[in-house]
Amino acid sequence: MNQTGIPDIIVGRLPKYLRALQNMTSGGIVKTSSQELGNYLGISAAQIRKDLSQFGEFGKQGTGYSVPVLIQELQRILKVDRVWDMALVGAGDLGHAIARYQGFIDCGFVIKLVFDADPQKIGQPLGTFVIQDIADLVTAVQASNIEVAMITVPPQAAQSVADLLVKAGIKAILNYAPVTLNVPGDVHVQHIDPVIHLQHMTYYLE
Amino acid sequence: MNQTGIPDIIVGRLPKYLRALQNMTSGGIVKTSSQELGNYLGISAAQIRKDLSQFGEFGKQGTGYSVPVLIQELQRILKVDRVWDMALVGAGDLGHAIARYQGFIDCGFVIKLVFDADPQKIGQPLGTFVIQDIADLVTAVQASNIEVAMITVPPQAAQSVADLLVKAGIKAILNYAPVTLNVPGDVHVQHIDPVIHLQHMTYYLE
DNA sequence: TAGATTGTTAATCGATTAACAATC
DNA sequence: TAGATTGTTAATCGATTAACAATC
Repeated sequence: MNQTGIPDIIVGRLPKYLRALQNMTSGGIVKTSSQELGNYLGISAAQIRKDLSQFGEFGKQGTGYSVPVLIQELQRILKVDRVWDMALVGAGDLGHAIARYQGFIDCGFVIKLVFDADPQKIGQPLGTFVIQDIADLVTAVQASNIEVAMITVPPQAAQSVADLLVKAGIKAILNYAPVTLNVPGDVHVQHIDPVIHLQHMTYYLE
Repeated sequence: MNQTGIPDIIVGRLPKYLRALQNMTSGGIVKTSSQELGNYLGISAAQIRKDLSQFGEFGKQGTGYSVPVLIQELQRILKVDRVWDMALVGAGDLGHAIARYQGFIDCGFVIKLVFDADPQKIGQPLGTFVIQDIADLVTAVQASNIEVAMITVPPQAAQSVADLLVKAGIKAILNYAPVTLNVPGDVHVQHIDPVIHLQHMTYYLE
């Protein structure tokens, strides 16, 4: 799963560095330091330097890092110096919101296919897409060479959708359904569940 | 921030245990073991036992854990044996999807107020809510004694919304905007950003 | 130059795992 | 009882931090 030997916990921080640097760019900042970046992210400067040093030497003693250079390097490392096509499965409220979200493209992602099982929805437009029958998922995804998918179906349907996606050759799944997915070892899964985050915080309240 | 001395990384796993147990209940399972639960979540049995042992002795040697008992204990520990009122700020596509989401209430949360800054949206219905003017946020949130909020506004507006929420006495923020929020130390922030998860996975692809 | 900041090493800190006595 | 599984301890493993020589 981890071909390069870089700890996954470090890989997981790189997208956060990238986002912070892109936010800095929007603010017109072109130079930064591990100190400044760490301050912004609530992470120690030493950790940022150590993380980056796993991949190369991107800074200069005395002056720090060039923001555009570091952005470029991180995009290359994370393989988002290209655009990844994605399939979206589940055209409910959340699926609609995600299909219309404008924030993917500048980060290396674009939705290409949208599926649902509901006959009422199949054939309907969703933004610039036409909702396709989930029965055609395997064929359509295979034909498009898509490797990344998002699941926004009800929890009971999520595992069977995951099975279809795996069959279609998908290698990365972002799962919005509140269930643990069972997939082969070569398929990556990440999970988004607002309730998990809310319950994490309520522990500390009162 | 961590009053009880329990490591935050352990607290963060408890909601996952709770969700897994609730999924088991839906499947009619009433007994489980650290082995089975760990298997389901991809976590070691030893870690689950160690985590739980921080809070008490909830199992029985030889037989494992009662699912409903463990659910109850976790709900108590996470303080979701009650219902937390929430404010939602941002009535765009994502805000709409979240406002309509049915998965909060059984997990200890209910949206009570929805705000937006757009005059076109203020006064409009959103599900069972009426979208309120963000100018009234501080007064309305204070009057309702709400401590938990979700931010689903565009990135440029997120920090100023966070400032308003802090002013209104909010102590926990779930932030969907792709920016780092600056808040006082007694305010908890959790962040949801699909791009971060996608970029984490693309590192391993190809 | 003097000041600042990197990349890296060694030391510290904390989290995970293995193992097992206790006991249901 | 015999088998299974807990709660917990000690050992291992890995991640973070502190410190500093190198150098821009």
